[in-house]
Amino acid sequence: MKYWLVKSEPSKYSWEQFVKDDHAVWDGVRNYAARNNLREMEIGDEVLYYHSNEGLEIVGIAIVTKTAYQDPTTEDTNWVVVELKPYKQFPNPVMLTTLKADDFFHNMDLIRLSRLSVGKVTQAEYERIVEMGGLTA
DNA sequence: GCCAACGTTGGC
DNA sequence: GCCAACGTTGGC
Repeated sequence: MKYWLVKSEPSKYSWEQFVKDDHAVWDGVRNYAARNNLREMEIGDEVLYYHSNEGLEIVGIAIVTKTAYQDPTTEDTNWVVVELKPYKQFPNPVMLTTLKADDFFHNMDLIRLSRLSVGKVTQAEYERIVEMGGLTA
């Protein structure tokens, strides 16, 4: 089992909309590092869902339901999508400022590579964030 | 709205 | 293959 984090701007695709849809094709990734992470995802992996630009907090957890395949929104075979499904919502969303203030997270992709839209999360980071969010891992 | 960080493009 | 120019992302 691996752990990940995806970013979405709430004005484009919010967690609330994701929950309403109960499923999402994660398309539009056009960055090689992010793409490589998508390719490594396996069914059942847990994915933190982060609101960028507005909110700036991790709001919930998604589950990978389908591994990488060609992005249907482009002909370019460099790009792939995965499919995600909402899993749990955090009672207490974990704010970026909180993570930044804590040395424990200094090496996290989200902090170190602020522009990366699909990042890795270590198991230790994941468990700590889930706990901070008010859920038990 | 600004700007820093980073990725990509294209000239040489 | 280097590097300057440019575009985009995303925090502030």
